[in-house]
Amino acid sequence: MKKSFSLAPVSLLAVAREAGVSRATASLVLRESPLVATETRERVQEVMKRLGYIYNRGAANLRQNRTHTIGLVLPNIANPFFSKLTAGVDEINDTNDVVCFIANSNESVDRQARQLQRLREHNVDGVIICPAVGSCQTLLDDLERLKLPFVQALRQVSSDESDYVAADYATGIEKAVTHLVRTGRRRIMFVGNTNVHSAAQARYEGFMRAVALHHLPQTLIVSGGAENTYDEAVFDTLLNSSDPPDSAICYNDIMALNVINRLQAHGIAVGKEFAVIGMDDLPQASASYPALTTIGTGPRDIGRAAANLLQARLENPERSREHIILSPQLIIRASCGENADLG
Amino acid sequence: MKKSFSLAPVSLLAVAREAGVSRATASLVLRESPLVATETRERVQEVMKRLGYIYNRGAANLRQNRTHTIGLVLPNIANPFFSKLTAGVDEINDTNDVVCFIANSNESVDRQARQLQRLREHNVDGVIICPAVGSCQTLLDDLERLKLPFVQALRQVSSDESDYVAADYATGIEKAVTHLVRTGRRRIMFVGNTNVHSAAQARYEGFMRAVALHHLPQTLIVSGGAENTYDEAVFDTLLNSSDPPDSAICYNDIMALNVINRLQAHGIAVGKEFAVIGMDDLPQASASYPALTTIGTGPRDIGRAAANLLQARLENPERSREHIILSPQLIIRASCGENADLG
DNA sequence: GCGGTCTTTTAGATCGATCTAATTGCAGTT
DNA sequence: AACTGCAATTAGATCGATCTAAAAGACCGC
Repeated sequence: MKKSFSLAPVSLLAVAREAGVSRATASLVLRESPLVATETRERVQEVMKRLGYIYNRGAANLRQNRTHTIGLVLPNIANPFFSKLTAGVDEINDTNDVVCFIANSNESVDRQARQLQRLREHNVDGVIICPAVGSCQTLLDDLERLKLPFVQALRQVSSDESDYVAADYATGIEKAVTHLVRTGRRRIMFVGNTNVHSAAQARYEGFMRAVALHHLPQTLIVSGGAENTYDEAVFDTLLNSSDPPDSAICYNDIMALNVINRLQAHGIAVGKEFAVIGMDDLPQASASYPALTTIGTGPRDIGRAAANLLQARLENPERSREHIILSPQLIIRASCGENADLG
Repeated sequence: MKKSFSLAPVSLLAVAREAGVSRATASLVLRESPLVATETRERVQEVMKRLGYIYNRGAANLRQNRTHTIGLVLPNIANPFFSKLTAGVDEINDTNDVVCFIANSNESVDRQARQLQRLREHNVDGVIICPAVGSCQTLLDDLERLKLPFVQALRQVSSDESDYVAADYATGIEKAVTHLVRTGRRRIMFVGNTNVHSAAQARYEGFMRAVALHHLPQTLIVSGGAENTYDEAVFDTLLNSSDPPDSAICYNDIMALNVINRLQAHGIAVGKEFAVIGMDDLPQASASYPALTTIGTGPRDIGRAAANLLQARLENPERSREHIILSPQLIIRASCGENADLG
């Protein structure tokens, strides 16, 4: 006993016919044009509701040149840091009536290129991208060729003239070193990557800046590898030397937690004999023991800023390029001896 | 004397003209139809490459009824658990040449409804949804009205006949209780939500099943609230009673870490006097001190399974509904006295 | 009744692909 | 020369909206 449901979805034409107006008028009603007489508008709206009309953006997109769609290309969407960024982007999108394609480059430039191509085919208005490790000028060329407006987030390929949002890693690291110095540390290590991408470079630069500022030893560097590993042989050698380090600044929280484990295996009391500071303020930083001092880089805010910046760019393609650099925040917890502050 | 650069992006028509064939033939080349002569195909492909042709799926979608697009609606995309699920979905999508809109319902049914409407307007082929707390039959009605094929993940609205992928929470909890009993625990608490949604219910049911199986006390329940809180007054009362609990199974890892903090504040040695088990195996579970025993629910696998199931449904709308229930895994760490196994 | 102004409505082209139903060309038969 | 069969190609309609340019209708003053 089925009711006479039309199998085909209701189009604007169907609405127009039912309401006794033309497609054009119905379209004007959709877009709330003041041209339409009140009486007509209400009649059409009533019909839309009654027939269960659903706006087909795909059709509209064909005619216009905006799809209200953006792409978000990240190196690792399973990483909580990036998912906070995603949440920030989504927040802004929701208020702008924009939806977001998510794509995982998995730190592979090939996959990244494929994802961009795919997004382009789906006619996204623009993309927010955190370039995969190994991205180079080719990425920018691709974006240019695809005529894709974009904002880089967190990392950037070359220091060229493009929109860019990130935390001020260098200053964050510098603040952290200064905090350690104030609490009496002098032999401070840097553990982690120094040049895989712009964000790594910035951290290293911040460290070296602080080293110069406070006249600290310059050789306490333990280089990092893929997947948050570091050179454990060098690490151990430094620890066993006659004048061992008394603290470490790590590339990120994951690495810092690994470092803490290794220190504990060496029988070193973290937070007293030895101070450790991470970066990112992941949830596991506060859950660890001892709780990890870290440099919070505000991924959610970065996401929000990137989404806003992309919208601004889309609204005015001629506006001048903008770099938004957010200040990170030092979050002091037990791993650097929170009570040892010497003023 | 302008060169014939078209500012407008290259369309299939432009390609066809340049190659001296019709739109139809060019279209056949695109879709690698065997109807086209080899010589023609190669010529057209060469022109596509030369002009930098980009396929416009939007236009194709208008004619066909698949967009190669799905929606993923989650209650909290910033949560690492859900972002692992997202990564699993993305993995499958990448191999299927499908892209994914991500939407955050933020545990709000209204926002969830708005997101679904928006996804529908963008003509997604289907959605994977983890219903927001408070979702009811209305959600299913909406999906029906929008004619959106869907797969529910992790939680389900009513135990109706729809595609569904989740972990077997009940069995997971039961396994955990059994492990505690084997290591000599008898007074086991359950801390957390018992009925906000199907996943909470399943956990509670698993607990009660184990309680019955091992003839354990039935009254050691501490109910949970929003945002991973729990009834601390009841918790303290139980701890201070004459016959206090000796272990706790918690709704999830976050709650378990909160519980551990509170136990430590009570001066209780977690992992010795008192065992704690969480659920989800978040990164912070292994980073905590003591490291948290937990029930791993494999979010990435759930994401993969959901994406595969949705594709199967789209390929054959008539196939019978399927429930995929994955087995969780007990990951034993220090918080439940890993060395105390009595066999 | 006629031109002018203003409001409201609409016909028809358009976006860029796909799909159907031919049509063309060519080889082989009769 | 006419016919059949097959491979390759194509004209034109179509999806569902938007946009332009023009038309229709109402109202006014003279």
